[in-house]
Amino acid sequence: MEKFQPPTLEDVARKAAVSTATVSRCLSRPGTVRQATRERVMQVVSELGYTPNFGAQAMAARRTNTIGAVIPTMDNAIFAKGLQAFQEEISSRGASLLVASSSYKKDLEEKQIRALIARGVDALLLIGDDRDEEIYEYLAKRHIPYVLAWNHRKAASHTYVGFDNFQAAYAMAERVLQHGHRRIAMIAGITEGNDRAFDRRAGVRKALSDHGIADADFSVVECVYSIDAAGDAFETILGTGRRPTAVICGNDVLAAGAILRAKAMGISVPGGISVTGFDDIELSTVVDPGVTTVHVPHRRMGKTAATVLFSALKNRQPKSRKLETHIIERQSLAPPAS
Amino acid sequence: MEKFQPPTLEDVARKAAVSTATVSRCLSRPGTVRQATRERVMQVVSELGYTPNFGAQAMAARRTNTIGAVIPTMDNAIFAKGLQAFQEEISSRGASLLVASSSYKKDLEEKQIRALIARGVDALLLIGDDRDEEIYEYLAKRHIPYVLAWNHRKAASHTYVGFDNFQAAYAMAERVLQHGHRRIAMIAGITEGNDRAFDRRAGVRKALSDHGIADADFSVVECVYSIDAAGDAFETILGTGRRPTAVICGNDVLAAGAILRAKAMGISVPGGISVTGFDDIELSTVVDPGVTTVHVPHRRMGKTAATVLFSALKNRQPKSRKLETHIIERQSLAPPAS
DNA sequence: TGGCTCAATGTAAGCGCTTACATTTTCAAT
DNA sequence: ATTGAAAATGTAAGCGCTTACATTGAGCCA
Repeated sequence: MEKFQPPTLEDVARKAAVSTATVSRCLSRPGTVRQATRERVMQVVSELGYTPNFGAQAMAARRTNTIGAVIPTMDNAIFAKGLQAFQEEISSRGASLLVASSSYKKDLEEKQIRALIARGVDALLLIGDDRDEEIYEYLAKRHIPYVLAWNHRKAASHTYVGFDNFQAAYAMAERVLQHGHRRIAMIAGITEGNDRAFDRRAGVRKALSDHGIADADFSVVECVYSIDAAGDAFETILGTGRRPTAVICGNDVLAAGAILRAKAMGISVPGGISVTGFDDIELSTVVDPGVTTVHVPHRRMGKTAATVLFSALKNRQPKSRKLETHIIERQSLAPPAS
Repeated sequence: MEKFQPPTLEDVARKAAVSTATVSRCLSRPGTVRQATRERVMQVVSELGYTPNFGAQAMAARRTNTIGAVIPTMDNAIFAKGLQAFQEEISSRGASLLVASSSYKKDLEEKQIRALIARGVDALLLIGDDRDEEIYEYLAKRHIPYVLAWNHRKAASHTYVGFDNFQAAYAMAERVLQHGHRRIAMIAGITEGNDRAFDRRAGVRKALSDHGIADADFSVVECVYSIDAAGDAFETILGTGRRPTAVICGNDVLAAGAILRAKAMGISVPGGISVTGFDDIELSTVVDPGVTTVHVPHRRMGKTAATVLFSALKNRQPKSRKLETHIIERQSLAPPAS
């Protein structure tokens, strides 16, 4: 059998006895075609199961009406949620979304960015700002508008739509101190290549030193965002020097891992040790005890990012938006046993 | 300022003083170009920040080397996991993945399928088989290979890569009966348009009737996959007629919701009531008590789906693959208080 | 040196669409 | 009927790439 060829505009035109221009118009601006003609054409379109070729369309029209996003992973609820809102906003404006994930790898991220641009996306959503300068230059050279989400730094050179991870982590550390803790550990995410994790760790560190906690009374372990890894990190911490009375975690997944392991080791939370999280995902309400954490407006962030991107597309100079976070107290943080 | 134009193959060719064919070859089969030429070309490519236009490429080469997937939502760990494995397998074979989500809406799913095909995907991954016949006809007409994942039914007309939801649910219900329960309720997912949810409910129903449980001793409530909704469903169940001693849930999220609400209502699990889940996602190990659930090999399913799709692309007749599941006992299921 | 082969490069024909512009049709007003 | 403007449709030039085929160049042998 001969290789199958999908029907083309021309096939439709021929069968409907009109020109390709008319068929094209039927599909994109039906109002400009007489009803009788239009009905005949649409009939043929559905008979043939015709679907326009996106590549050809994009090339001829010189725009795609699609926006790209590169996120570290689908496997973290925070991105899933924010992206969902982002996508809803995009769709409501008649555009579509192309998503790629980088697995937290810089080189993969760069590849994905290029791939999305090759596919013709009109604008980009990226997470955080920790990437090679070269990439920003490339984006500038191609005149692709972009926004950086999930973080907010003062740098005037980028458009951020996010929250201040440093400040939020600082606040959480102060809260822990207020509860009376003086020996504190942190399970942080991998900070290399991740400005959010980096800023969270920096915020905690700064808060503790501002409040006179000695270096010896603060230790940090980095680990990947998984329950098991966090459990192992928790054990590592307990096995080193004097036991801290509180463990500040870089996100809720890490906090859940710490709590689970603590319980498995027979240490009660918060009785034996306090634990805090970050992000306020559903998980933090599911573990027992509930995790005291930082609430982040993920959905609002996604929606706002879309708004900003669209205004950038309309040539308005995009400007950063800083969103506020706040601490949600649940049961995992309490004063240390005296 | 004049509208910016991305550099084209021709721009590169001109600047490097070669023909477009040579540039194209440099990029796709570097081996066929003399080293000196190649280096000069690559130099220009990076100077100009050139990235090939995907649409043009696809059109000229008449293939895209990309595979599409339409999943109900990113917001459920089971799809995130399976898709991750799917994507890894795809990448390792040098192709790429385009994902779209349908929010469990039939019409949206159809739209997404068409959009992916318009974008030129060579093959498709779809979830389950409950969709209009018309869509399958369209796929056939366009000669697009596809596999249906996350379920496995005997129908010879489709290629499935999944597990038997009916059978697994049947087994779980039997397990509940073995523990001595005789008054049972089910919190099921929305079965309309969702064959997995439908089969799970059917499996449970069949098992109970096979074992002589009266209709009056079995009730079902459907609800969306969210912790809160499941909690509400749980309350509804408790408020109706005689309290069941066990609640079989359509998935782990529902089970977590039920357990949380039970505890909030002062009912202990499994002391006061037993709860079971389905899927074996991380969540089921995080709640307290851990959820007795059906383990599903999500990653293997994703990987297998990719394998089957590739073999279909090579003209081999694809054949269904049935994966096995098994029950994981944790603490949420125990004999009823006598 | 002539002739031959093979490697390297160039030429140019599309791929399936959109759209500016040209042409034809329609229809109201005379 | 005739006329003219507006509406409907057609014509055809690209959009940026790949690739079959043609051309050129280089190296080798007799």
